Amino acid sequence: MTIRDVAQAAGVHVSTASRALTASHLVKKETRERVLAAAARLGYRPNESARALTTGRTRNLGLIVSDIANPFFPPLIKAAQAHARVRGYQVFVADTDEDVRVEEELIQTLARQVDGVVLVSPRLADDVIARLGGDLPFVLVNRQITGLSAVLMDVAHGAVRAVEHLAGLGHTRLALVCGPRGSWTSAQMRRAAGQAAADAGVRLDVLGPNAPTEQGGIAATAEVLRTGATGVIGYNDLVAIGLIEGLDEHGVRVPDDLSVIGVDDTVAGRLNRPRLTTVAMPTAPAGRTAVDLLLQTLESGEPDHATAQTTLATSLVVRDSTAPPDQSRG
Amino acid sequence: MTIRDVAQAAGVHVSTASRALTASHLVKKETRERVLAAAARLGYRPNESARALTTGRTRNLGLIVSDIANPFFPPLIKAAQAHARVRGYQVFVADTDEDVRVEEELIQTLARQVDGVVLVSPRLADDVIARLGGDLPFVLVNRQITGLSAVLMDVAHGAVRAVEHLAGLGHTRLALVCGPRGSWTSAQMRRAAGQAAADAGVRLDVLGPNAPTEQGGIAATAEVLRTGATGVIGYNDLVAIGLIEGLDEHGVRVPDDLSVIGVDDTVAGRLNRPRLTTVAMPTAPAGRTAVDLLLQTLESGEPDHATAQTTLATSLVVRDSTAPPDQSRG
DNA sequence: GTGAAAGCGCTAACAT
DNA sequence: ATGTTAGCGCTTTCAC
Repeated sequence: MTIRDVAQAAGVHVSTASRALTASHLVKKETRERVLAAAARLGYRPNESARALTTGRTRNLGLIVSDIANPFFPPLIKAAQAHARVRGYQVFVADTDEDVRVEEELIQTLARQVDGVVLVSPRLADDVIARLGGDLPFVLVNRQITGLSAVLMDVAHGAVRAVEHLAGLGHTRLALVCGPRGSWTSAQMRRAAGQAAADAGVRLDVLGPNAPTEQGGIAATAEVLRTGATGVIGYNDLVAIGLIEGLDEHGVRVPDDLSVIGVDDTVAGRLNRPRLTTVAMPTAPAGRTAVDLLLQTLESGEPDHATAQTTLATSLVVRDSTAPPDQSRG
Repeated sequence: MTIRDVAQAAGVHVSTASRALTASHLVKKETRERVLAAAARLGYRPNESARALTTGRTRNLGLIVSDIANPFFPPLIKAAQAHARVRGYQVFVADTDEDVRVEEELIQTLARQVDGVVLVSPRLADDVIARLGGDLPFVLVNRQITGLSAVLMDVAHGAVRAVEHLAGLGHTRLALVCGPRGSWTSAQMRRAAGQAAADAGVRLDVLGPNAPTEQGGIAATAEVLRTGATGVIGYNDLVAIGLIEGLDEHGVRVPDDLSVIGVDDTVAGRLNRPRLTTVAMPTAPAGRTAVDLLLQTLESGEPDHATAQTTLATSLVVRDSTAPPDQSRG
């Protein structure tokens, strides 16, 4: 079932059929309709490989994430993939498992099969990305590299709101449990939270780096307790949940003895007991926006100099893991 | 950077370069090494579109799931994708959003760009799948259709273990909250749990169908209470968690007043409080096995008659949502 | 507005 | 064991 069959059925030449199919208005309306009808009747589907070979465009996108199983990603993947599909693109989803070597190899392989890639990976070194970005349109998520487009989430503002929330409840000694070294999100939080704490006149101890997982949170518990903080902000929901678990083992109750805030607003946080107060990250919108930016770059035809940055708002979702400090303890 | 350049650099003809690259032993060892060296030096990556056009094989796989954001899927996706990549395949991940129309259209589109698809979708009608399966190698997960390969999880055994666990604890009136109509998993559970209940001499009320979500669980709560059951098995972790939530609103405590068991063993269940007793589904192994089955079918060259079924074991993970029945209530 | 023909990069007969 | 050639299905000049 090739374009040949369609052309024959419609009584036109292949090239005419091709034109009719590729939305060219270079073909008389009546002819186009005849071709389209024939294609529909025969159930014709273009061979994307052949199309890619001539045009040099695959209509495929790559989406590279560090860990599909981290609940931060599924909504982003889901949204990106749905958005791309509506626009006629399929997406390869690849998981680097936080392994930088895998990642670089992966990008190289993918490079020939996609028109662009959305990269949500905190670990790969800037210069590697920059080099790779020379060959292929990239859109970064939650990461900034000069010359590359990016979708950013305003986690700085989220961190400020988190500090303000805790300070407003009466906490005067806070702790921030940072994420992995080199994480843009972590750096943003650190800076913004530090400033907000200074503004509010409360103390903030910055702890880390830590693994962005429940284990990371558990591991950080002892250190948090050592600071004497009564309010703590975790790098993400998983870390916050780990913290709550770790605290529980030390007999410290949340939120009665200590308040905990996460970041991301994942299912995990919603299901946790106590339900987690968290900075909601717009993961689904970020997925859509990243795809938009990428397609915009691709379709503008000027891949090299069409750098765009979009920042998406975050918001604080107050649930049950935060409360005023226990007066009896201070 | 084409195979031409590589051939030229190695001082051989294109076809020789091609042979050397495609692992043919049809080329003298020394020549092959020269070609490989040249390819490596030039950073050559084959154009997969061109390759696909000539061979008719894309080295792409499709993975169609009903909802990426359902915590059941990410581990399966992650495993499938990693496994495929090691074997030289990329995977398109597509989410049907539980929409049958989307799904069929999607498969049609994907059909031309992949060598086979792994389908994890409870909803699409058997005959549609069977028709589609005629054109393209399919591997089903948790679903059986004559003539198609499948990876099954032994949820029947899991259901038996769940019933036995509750009966062993002393419960005599159980309820099973089923999943969506037409779900293979749900049917398996229903049959096996019914048998196990009869064997154990306990009563089992079967409820449903229900949405496979937290909401579905919440919605089923009243009906569960009406049965007078003291032990209930949910279709999956999400439903079980919804049940616990719904029960909490009715002032019924888990596990003190009522025991709840889920199915899947997702993060959600692990993070829930009380931590959920659940039937662990081997999602990651299933992803790998599905890919293996698919590649096996592809590489055996006999796509039509190479039907294989693999059943993976499940196990009961006992945590905090189950306990002996409250003696004061019966 | 439509037909003719070239060619994208690669593999697979077919030669030798 | 290697070179030669045709052609996969499609788009895109180039003619007319």
